[in-house]
Amino acid sequence: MFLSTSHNKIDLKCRVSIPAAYRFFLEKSDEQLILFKSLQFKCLEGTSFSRMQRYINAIDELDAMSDEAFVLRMMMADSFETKFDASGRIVIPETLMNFAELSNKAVFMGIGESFYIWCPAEYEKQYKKSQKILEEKGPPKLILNKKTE
Amino acid sequence: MFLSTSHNKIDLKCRVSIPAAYRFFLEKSDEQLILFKSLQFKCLEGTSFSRMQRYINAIDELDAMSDEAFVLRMMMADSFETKFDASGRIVIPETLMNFAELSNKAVFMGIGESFYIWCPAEYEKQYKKSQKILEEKGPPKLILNKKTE
DNA sequence: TTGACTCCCATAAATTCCCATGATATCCCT
DNA sequence: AGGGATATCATGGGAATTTATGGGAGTCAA
Repeated sequence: MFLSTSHNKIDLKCRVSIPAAYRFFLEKSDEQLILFKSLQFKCLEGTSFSRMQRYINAIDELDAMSDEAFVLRMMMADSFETKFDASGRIVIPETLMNFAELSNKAVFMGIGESFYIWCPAEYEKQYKKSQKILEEKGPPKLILNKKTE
Repeated sequence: MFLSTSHNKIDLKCRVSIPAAYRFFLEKSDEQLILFKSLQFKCLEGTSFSRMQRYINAIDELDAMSDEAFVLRMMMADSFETKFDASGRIVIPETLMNFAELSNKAVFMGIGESFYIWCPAEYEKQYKKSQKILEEKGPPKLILNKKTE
């Protein structure tokens, strides 16, 4: 499970340390790491190989000629299988660096089954947005209806 | 179950003892402890890993673009899996220390499936508030045998 | 040979582990 | 029931490990 947020540095070789907790999760479940462009945000998304597989399977369930299937296939094509070096770093491919407007700092944001990589400015923006929604709408119903079984 | 209240000290390394009763509950059910920012109050919330997992699963069932899913993902990002050391202490990450305005004292407040960690001042404030409501409105009517549909 | 990429080693800072102690609570024996 | 012995809890501090990060040597392809 990917949880927690951390701010790591990207060096001149586009290397960045994957937070140790994320690494353990991947290693423990013996999974490869997949990186791809987020479909919703200007950030990268990282996930396990097997979860990516589930996306792929989902495409097959769609109408093969639909726009949705088309977009999803494009996303697949832009995804990279990466592995970390001895000290736990990956190299972010140039296309992805550009897409997420990354330069020398990366914010890792764990959201359960996957995680996001943001440039700090964009992260701040999204974080503030979530705070604002929380203020205006209150906590999600899910939280309030805690099943106490 | 997490019950009862206790006041513990936070040391310079941001370590704090988890009340023994809470530890037993977690150990007995062989659960990891998750800490996160409360969505309702200026305090931290602690709960079991499997309970957090339920929230994560719930995200996949929501509309991925919805505000609810967005806020929940932020909550994940602000969650940390922690484990206690040989003497039953955890380390509170810096972001969480700041969020709950904790410095050198923590109030643990068990509320069943989870527990809160307050800074003493905020705890006092909320406690007084609850007493006032109780005075004005009288005790709440509880429905104990709720149908779980 | 040059540039891009991959290993490998070095290090400072942060984190975790380990042992020590005082206080409190629990037990047990008379 | 008293009182001492024993266990448990909360806390402090230092040693050892891990993490994140920088830089260089080796490798491969054009």
